[in-house]
Amino acid sequence: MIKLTKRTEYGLIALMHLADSEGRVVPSREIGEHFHVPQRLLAESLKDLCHAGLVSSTRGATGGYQLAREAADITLGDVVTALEGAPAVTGCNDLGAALRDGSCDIESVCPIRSPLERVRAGIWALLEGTSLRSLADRSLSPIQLLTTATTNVSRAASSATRAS
Amino acid sequence: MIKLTKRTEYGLIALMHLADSEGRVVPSREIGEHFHVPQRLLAESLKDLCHAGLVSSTRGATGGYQLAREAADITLGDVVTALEGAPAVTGCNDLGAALRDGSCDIESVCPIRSPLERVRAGIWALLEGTSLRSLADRSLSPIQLLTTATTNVSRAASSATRAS
DNA sequence: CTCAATCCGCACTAAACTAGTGCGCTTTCC
DNA sequence: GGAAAGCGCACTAGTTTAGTGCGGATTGAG
Repeated sequence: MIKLTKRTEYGLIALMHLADSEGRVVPSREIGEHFHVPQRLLAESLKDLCHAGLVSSTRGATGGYQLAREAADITLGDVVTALEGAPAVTGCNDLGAALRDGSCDIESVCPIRSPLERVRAGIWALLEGTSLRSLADRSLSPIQLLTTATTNVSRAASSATRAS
Repeated sequence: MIKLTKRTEYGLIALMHLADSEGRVVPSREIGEHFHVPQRLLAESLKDLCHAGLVSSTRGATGGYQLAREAADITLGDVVTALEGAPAVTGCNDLGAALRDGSCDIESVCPIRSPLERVRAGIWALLEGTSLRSLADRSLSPIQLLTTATTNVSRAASSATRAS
């Protein structure tokens, strides 16, 4: 399914909010209350984002979170990777388990593995090419978003291919 | 998760095989044996593909399946829709439950709904713009695939937007 | 006309994943 | 010292997914 988990949704909501609160330390409770999102689950997401280095945390009474990088430098790909792990399109195509084989006994005859890997790379390129900033830019149409992402990625093509 | 189900994988494998067997009626068993895929599950996929009108079936002893349309006219979007139902990126964004509200109580304040809808449309455009034929074309790089899909979709932009 | 191969359709089990929560600990400001 | 915040583990319940069981309907071959 082409669907993000709640964790990721909440994480994105949080990130968008943090991006709008540049420079300020924002407690997770504020985000949860503002957007009517389950506090605890949101905290889970923020914790993971913190581990991934996308946000930094401050402990203590006046603590909270803030972006660890600029909004333009945080991509959807980063967020998804942090909250769902590196993505695959097919079960055998996560390049981890796959190439180590054993998991995919179709291997040599599989007619979709290689093609789908390209599709995966394409979707991934889209996510990698979409930053929080461009996500917030309401003026972009879906197609423009695609095009922009494509452009961004072409520029950093090797990175996108490597990412997986 | 950005991942297709086994049903979809198997369906794609079957479709690729059918595309390679143009004009011939292929029994599902042949596909299952050739690619070492669970017969019954494969049959499920083919049944769904048949319902969706992507393949046509012939019953009886020498029965089987064949493509109902040309390989160039069957897109990944068609396949995914047939086997997983119309896709969403967020839970609230499936446009069915969402706009009928009740399910998404964040609504007005939600900072990601509209942006993610655009991402969904982007991914969807990619799938809609990728046909079995172009999938089989090994010469295309991921980026070229993206670009090709973008081009295809720009041409039929309204369709892609409507699809959801 | 019988048999075997095929598609058809419903319904079921088991495993995996997801959403959400419980509970207690640590850190830091007031 | 206490309140507010983050940290971390582990658990429950619900949903989704993979895969199978079983019997029926069609149709070509012998």
